[in-house]
Amino acid sequence: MSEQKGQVEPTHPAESSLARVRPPRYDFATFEAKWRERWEREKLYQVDLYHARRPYYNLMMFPYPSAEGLHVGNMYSYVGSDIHGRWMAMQGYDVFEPMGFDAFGIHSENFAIQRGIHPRVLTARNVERFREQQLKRIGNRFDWSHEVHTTDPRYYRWTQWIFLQLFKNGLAERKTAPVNWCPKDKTVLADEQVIDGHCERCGTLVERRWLEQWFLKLTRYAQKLLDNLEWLDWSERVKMLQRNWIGRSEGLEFAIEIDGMPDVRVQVYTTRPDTIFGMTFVALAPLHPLIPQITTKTQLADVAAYQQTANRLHTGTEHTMTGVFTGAYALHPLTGERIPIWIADFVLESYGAGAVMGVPAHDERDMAFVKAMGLPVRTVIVQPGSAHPAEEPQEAFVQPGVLINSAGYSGMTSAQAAGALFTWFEECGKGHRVAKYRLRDWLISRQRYWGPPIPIIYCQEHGAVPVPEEQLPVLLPDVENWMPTGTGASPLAAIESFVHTTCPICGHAARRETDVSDNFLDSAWYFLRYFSHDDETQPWDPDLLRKWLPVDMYIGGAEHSVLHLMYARFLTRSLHDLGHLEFEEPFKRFRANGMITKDGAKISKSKGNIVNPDSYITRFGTDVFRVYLMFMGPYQAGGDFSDHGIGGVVRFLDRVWSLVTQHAQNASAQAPQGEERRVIHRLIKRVTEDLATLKYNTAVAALMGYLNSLETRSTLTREELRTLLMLLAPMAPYITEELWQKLKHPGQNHSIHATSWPSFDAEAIGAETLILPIQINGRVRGRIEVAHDTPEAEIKSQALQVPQVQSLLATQKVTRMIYVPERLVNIVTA
RNA sequence: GGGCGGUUGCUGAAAUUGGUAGACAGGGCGGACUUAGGAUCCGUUGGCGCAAGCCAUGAGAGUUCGAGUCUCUCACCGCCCACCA
Repeated sequence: MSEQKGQVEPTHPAESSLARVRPPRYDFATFEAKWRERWEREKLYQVDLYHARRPYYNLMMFPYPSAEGLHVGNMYSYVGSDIHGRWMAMQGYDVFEPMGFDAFGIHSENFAIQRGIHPRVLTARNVERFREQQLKRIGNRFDWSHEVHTTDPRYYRWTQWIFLQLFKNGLAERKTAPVNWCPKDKTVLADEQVIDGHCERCGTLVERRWLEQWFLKLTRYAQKLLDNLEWLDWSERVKMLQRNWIGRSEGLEFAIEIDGMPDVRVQVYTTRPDTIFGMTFVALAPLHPLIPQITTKTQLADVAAYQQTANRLHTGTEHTMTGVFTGAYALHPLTGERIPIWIADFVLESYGAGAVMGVPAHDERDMAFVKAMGLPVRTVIVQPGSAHPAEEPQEAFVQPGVLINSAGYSGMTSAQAAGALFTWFEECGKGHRVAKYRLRDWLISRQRYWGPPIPIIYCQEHGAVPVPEEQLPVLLPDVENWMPTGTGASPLAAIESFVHTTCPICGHAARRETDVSDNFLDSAWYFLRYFSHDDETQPWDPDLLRKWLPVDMYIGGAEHSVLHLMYARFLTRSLHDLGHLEFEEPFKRFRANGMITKDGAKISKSKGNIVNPDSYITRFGTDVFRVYLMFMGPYQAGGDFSDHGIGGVVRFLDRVWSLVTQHAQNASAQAPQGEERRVIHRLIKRVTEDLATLKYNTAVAALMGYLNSLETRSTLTREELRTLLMLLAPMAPYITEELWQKLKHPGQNHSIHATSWPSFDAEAIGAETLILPIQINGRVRGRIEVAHDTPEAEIKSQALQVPQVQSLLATQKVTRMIYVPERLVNIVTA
């Protein structure tokens, strides 16, 4: 179809560029395969873990080998991390860059159910594809000799071992608690796996059930996890997410007496003690343990009925206020006034004390509740300066202010009153200042098949008994009946030979725990295992950990900011406190790469927008795709994937190829001089700084600009060509190696990846002349070029000689002249 | 509702951290080469204007000799959390 010239093409062509852009002219397929094989054969990426002199642990998040395959988002993350690793290696570090697979869990199991194939079979298939067809082709310097599999009994034996260490030290406990239950997956979920009241995996509306489950005591570490964020070198936004997730707040917890029940106290928590005189009701969570005790006879039926209906999970969008009166009255701790005690489903049993003082005048939820229930409102805080409250306030005034109607505290500011009340409560022993955390304990029980069995035995006499360590692993039975039973119990519960065992203490018949542990437990310690992946005698080698840990650089997606990263920190810290690890924190530095979206949406199978890197790699080569991904935009920002500009990178590497091959023979052996020398050092500085800060996009841009300048010249020096290749090597490992070999001296026999990163000469850069803009009243009128060390007076007089300035000054008078050193000259006129 | 981040040409984006806004690419337009290559090369490309020039970094104000960058107000967008007392 011949188009009229001048016709505008749509700016967003719907079809992929795959078919429209030509592949590189150089024979990437041959040499990429050649180097891949040679490097594997020569074990280029294997480090001597014991004898490495400058160990550098470059970690990336091992994948969950799904059926959909590795997508561009994964590759983006891995390539950016690998560039960092390659760069550190060129700086002389012994970089360890291992890889493994995280394949237990509901996601794999659900897919297996859908296909009717055993998850073990499917997992093996997916892992094979991930490793051989995908991960080995993205150009990363992976050391495959330390591959880790969480589903391998040699691995999960130690996952179970870790659980036992926590159990023996009181950090794992079985307790009855309201839990999130997914009716479709037929298992409980951690709070973190419930999104907007729905199951993270299958989207089903989650129910609330009261069950006995295994928890790891994450809350015991809330403050420690918070404190260490102070000094960790992590992306600031990830630290912020963790802080919010831990959710520390400080407030007053106090006991309220009940009228006519001298033995009963209700604990209440508030962050606003200054509003205490505005309390007009007390509200308990629907499942609060004191409800049976305090409910009066007349209210029993209503309360029981209410507890039935309120036994649901709130879903963010529902804000209807419901509640029921218990019949009991609390006594106000300061005034002795009788205050009705209600049950309300807006109160969460899992936060604070599970009970709140209701101050409708100064809390939006309390206000909504009294409006629904017809309870009174009492204003006790007003804006400073305003004498009287509105007669019948319709909205809560939630800001701090000045107290009124508050006995001896009236007239104080909120802050003063809070301080005074803290003191009062502490002195009379009725309450105290406490910090509360939003963080909850980590629920790890899963009533599923595809995970490590929790290594516990239940004995009639001895209760929950840990499986002796020498009997680990508790093998996941390889059976045909692995599908969910539909009863809510784990499929393991139906396997008689698994369930029936004997008590390790008394030898009597006993039952095994039939739940498996959460997938996040597997991935919370994998980085400790790479060094001893096949060691059957210990989880890790302390000598190697001393040498290599904590992780020097961890790069991965920000979506793991609160789950994986929090659990890994918790596990590391608790194992440290138990004497198993020498360091408190697992990851010295963490950087979150940006998320890659497709057409504005998160890449996921359910959205059907998975972009697979394989076809791009096949068509354009690994180097082109790596450079293209990094050139798209700032690495830590991510972006929307489109293959729009990939032709630009193809042309770039093609031109690198032809430039180097053309000049390989005749390039001068002399060092570049003058401006050429300055340019090359400026480039080295620029690229070095960009790599250090993960600004890969501008590093590529700088190299493109340099190539443009080299192409305009007829003779080049070897140093210029070599520098170009070295600076490009971390991003495009294959083409730079191939060209390096064409360029090298006879007898020089090492890989470009074993050369040392070029350093820049600050003096060479500093010697440049300055181009100073000349402004008049803020507007640039011209420029002058002066030597670096020209005195200020000389610069000023030169500035006045600029023709544009002269013509303007013909009509105006100079009142002031400002020279900003090395920046500009500014002239201000009357 | 809360927290964090963002908004720059047709598109992805740069901007030495307060100093010539749009580097480097993609796309467009004009041309050359030859001819038919999924090319390549040259020129041009923020807007308005023949020009000198003027106007432009979501909108509006402020600080400053000078603001994309700092301050305030507002409007959108994204992510995370969300009845957390």
